[in-house]
Amino acid sequence: MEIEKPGKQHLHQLKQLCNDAGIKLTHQRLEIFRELMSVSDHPSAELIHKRLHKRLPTIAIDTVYRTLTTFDELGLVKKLHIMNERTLFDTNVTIHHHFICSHCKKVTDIYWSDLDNSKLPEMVEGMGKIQSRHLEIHGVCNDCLHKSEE
Amino acid sequence: MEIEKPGKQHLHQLKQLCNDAGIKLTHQRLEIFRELMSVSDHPSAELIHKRLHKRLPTIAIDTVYRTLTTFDELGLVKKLHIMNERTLFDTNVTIHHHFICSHCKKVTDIYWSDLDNSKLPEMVEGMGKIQSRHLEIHGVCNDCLHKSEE
DNA sequence: GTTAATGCAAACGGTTTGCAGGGGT
DNA sequence: ACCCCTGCAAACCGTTTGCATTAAC
Repeated sequence: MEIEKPGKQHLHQLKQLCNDAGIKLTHQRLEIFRELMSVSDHPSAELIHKRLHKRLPTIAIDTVYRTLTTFDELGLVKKLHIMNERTLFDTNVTIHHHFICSHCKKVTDIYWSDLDNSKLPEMVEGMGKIQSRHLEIHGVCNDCLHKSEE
Repeated sequence: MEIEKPGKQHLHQLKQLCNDAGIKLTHQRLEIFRELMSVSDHPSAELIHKRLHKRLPTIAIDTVYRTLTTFDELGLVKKLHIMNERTLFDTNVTIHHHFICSHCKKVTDIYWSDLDNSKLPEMVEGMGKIQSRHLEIHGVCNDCLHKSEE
């Protein structure tokens, strides 16, 4: 079953966003945006760079980092800092959680509105002003389970 | 209200643990263990090193890293990889979650057994073999809220 | 005495930064 | 034409590793 990914942005929206934010719509930003919107996983900056390099042989890794940080600030992507791994970028900016395979490190989106809406324990409510909650489920994904059976 | 930290280990238990694991009980390991057990927060390797340096001026940062990794493998501490921050070590190895202040980065333990025991959505159960779940609550802690009021 | 652990220094990998030159507005 | 953005290179920072020395068993 394919999960419909909410919040997909389209190319013409980028121009609007850049205009509103007062930043330039450069060739690189456009291509990084296109690349982001075409992937369904949680790519690293390095992976984005590697893929783009085929089309844009001169693009530099630091431009990718800078652009992804810009996009993060614009709310186009969300930086993910999972476990010991490198920073990943999530193009899904709606509320959701993550299943992380401890074997192949694949990250899968999880929707659990009951958790999002459930009342936090008193103790937590009293700790301060809550902004967000994020659940990480760790386990071994089906792919890896089947591979280890072979 | 002070939360009683479960799983506090005592010095004589370390000797036992090292024996069982077949590793040597060195001066450095003992001191790092003592330091860990004396703190109530989530220290980084660098902080542990800085504090120990007063007592043991020759201790090296890489020894601290190596020892903490060893302790992690022994189950004495748990490595925490939160947000963009450096690796932290949690001396509380019982099931719990974390509140992270987005301002001062302080990490506070949370107990929420309802979450630990609640049934995961079907979708998640079908993703693979679940090993653990960890909730991060992000927000601004009371200390920082009060400071910003001043 | 044997072996593993330490300290030192250098490498590592992902990410960030200073700068001069190039491209978007 | 102006200034932002890019590419290049080098710095950065937390962490890891190779190696000779030291200390636990």
